Amino acid sequence: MPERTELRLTPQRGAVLEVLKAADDHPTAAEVYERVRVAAPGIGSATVYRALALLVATGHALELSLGDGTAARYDANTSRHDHAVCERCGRAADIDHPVPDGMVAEIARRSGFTITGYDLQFRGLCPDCQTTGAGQDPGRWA
Amino acid sequence: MPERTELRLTPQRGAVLEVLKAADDHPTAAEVYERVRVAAPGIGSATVYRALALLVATGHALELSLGDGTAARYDANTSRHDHAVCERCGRAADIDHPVPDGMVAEIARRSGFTITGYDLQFRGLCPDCQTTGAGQDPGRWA
DNA sequence: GTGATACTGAGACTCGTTCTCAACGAGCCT
DNA sequence: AGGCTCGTTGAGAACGAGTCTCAGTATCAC
Repeated sequence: MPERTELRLTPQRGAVLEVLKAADDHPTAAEVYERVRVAAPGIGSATVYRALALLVATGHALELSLGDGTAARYDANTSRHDHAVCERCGRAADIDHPVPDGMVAEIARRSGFTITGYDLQFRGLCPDCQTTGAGQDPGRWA
Repeated sequence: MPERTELRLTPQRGAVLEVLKAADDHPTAAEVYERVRVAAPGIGSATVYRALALLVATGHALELSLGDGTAARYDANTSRHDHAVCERCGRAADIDHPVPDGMVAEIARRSGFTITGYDLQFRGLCPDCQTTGAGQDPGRWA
């Protein structure tokens, strides 16, 4: 009873996985595409998107939506972890500090939801960006 | 950079704010646009996007990125709260259960980030979808 | 009224992503 | 070898969400 039809580990898919494993940042699909073209010139962006979707579906990668409307980012670290995202440069740092089980259970009880997972993302300034200060006032209603 | 000038509360912006206040769900910009057109026919989508961005910037609304690649959603409940998102119907329920300050401080210390906020989103099945088991309605929800 | 400027709607545009489609190729039969 | 099936590919069109541009309008201070 094959769960799905057979999948091939093609050179293109292998290259995408290699790029993701080698990345210590959290590249976007476009960045993965750029890097993969070194190892697999001629690869199409559609193939990269397909490979990334496949890696996510098979549990070999995590897809991060950093929630600021920018492109999705990918992470070869598939263990449970969260992220801190810099509001200035967009860099995402890994955070390994899970939400207490008790809190999840309490929220499930109060909301009536069956909780299957969560995404926790911190916003702020990364150490690099803290040194260069700036800010902006959105104004107020007349 | 030029100094910020005064903002006007125009009928269009008022209509957008009213729609948001009246919504008990978490409408997308497109849904807000649809509803606003009842009160303000002829309003353009660009105006709705601009008004929503302004409401978010001035603290009159919250923008939610549900992290699944779908459109951003808006919430007139501006007090600190999180969301539980149903994986089947897409509905988002409000969760009022803040992350402990100590945990935020610990993560700031470990990551080196200056944490200005966070987004916590639970995934799971809402009470309705738990009972109706085999739902596959990707469509709208009231 | 006049001038400055904030705001508007329409639509073109960008961006990230998915879809379509014809061609390719690995594996399996004869 | 030849033929077949079907997963995979690259190119580019298409899509949805959101932003930008621009000319016209509204509102304010004087």
